[in-house]
Amino acid sequence: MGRGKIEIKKIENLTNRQVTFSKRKAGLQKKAKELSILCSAEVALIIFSSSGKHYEYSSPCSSVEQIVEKYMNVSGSKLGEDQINTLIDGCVVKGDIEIVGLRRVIRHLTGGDLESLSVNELQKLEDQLEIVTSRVRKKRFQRMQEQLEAMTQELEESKRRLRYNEGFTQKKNDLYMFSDCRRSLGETVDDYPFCQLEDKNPIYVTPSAPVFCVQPGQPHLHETDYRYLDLKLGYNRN
Amino acid sequence: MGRGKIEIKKIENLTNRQVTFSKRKAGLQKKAKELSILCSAEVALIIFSSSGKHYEYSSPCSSVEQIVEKYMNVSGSKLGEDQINTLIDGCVVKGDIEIVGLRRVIRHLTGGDLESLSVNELQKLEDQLEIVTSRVRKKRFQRMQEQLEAMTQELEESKRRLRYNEGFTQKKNDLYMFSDCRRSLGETVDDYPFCQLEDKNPIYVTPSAPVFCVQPGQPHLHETDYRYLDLKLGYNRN
DNA sequence: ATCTATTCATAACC
DNA sequence: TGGTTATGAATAGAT
Repeated sequence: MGRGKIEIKKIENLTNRQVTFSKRKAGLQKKAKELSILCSAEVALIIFSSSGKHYEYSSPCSSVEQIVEKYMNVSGSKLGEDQINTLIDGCVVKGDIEIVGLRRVIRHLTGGDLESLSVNELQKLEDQLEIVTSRVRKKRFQRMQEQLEAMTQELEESKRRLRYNEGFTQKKNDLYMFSDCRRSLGETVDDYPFCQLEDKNPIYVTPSAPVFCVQPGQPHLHETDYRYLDLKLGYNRN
Repeated sequence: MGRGKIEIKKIENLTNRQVTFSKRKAGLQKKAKELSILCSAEVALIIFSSSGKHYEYSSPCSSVEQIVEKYMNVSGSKLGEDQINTLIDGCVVKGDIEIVGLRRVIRHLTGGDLESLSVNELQKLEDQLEIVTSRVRKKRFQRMQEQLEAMTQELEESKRRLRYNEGFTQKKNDLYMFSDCRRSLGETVDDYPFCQLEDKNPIYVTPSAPVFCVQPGQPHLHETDYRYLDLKLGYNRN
């Protein structure tokens, strides 16, 4: 139905698929609803899109869970009451956590029905919760640790810059003092020195001689590390 | 669609309803199948007819149970998707557990993706888990307490019985010794004593005199409490 | 079950 | 997304 007949096979075009999914999902839910009303049937419909989102329909007066529960009981494989038993004995471990059981257990918790559990079951549940809690706790500490490290680095970087700036200012002062000294010794010093960072444009304080080059104090730094930059004093011979 | 438009409400005529149920059920299953194929969706469909028979559909490559399980995991608990989304920010508290948060948390746990949580979220999660754990723990202790009390009662009951039995045996021995004493003092003692519990048939050791009645040592016991039963010695005057 | 007039769902297009 | 329309599908009622 539609502007042309389509073959029932996977729609490759993503956009088309999404559009068709939305429309047909709505249609399916509508049909499910109609069936349940017209025929007093209980209908549960669960849909997962290919992107993983889930949708549901259940006939009025019952939840998907209720219908599923009923279905499971009737069809033999019980998910209902025995969930816990299955869980507690089944123990599918994913990582160090018994995921499936935990999930079921929590379903019970949220339902508030601890009543149905025995002492042993309760203890197992408690143990699992402790494991989860500790996992969460670890993750939190780990996350905080990461943040702390990141902040430490930032802080150090900022300190470095600060130190360089201070050092640079100091050196510049030294240069001026040097010129002043020469002047006070009777030399004719008509120019102020300039500073030059290696591989960077010179920072002119005043043009021409004498020349002072800023060079790394240590040779093999990958990045500019202002802590190790040092000012070398010298004369511009030009 | 059909020879006339029909109103979507319960079909009262049983035959019509059954026919319509069959047809629409088939239609629904077909649509479900088409959706799953066209859009690579996972679909589970459970239908109970008004007469209680159940039918199902599940997309190829998965069973209804698998899809249900997945759905349960994702949806977490007893609320529908819409409800979850509605509640997810609203934080509705049920009892002392923050249900929504917990559900969300469980989604994270079961998905194993703690990565996406912030430090604050992790901490909240941890807190909630602690609450749940403590609730479970309390329930376990409570259950144990109950068992303990029950066992204590049983034990006491059994002790009582034991004590009575021992006491009874002792008294009986005393009676025999009493007879033996009389005999050794030259009296003619041709009969052995019998014991009688109040309101019970006498326990004959030998018929006739002397008579020793067992009476409660304390007057107002509601139930027969063997600890307080005592044997009174005396002569049967008959 | 099968048929068919009719209504409905929806594919393609905006 | 959301609306429109031509078309094929689903199905109500009859057989």
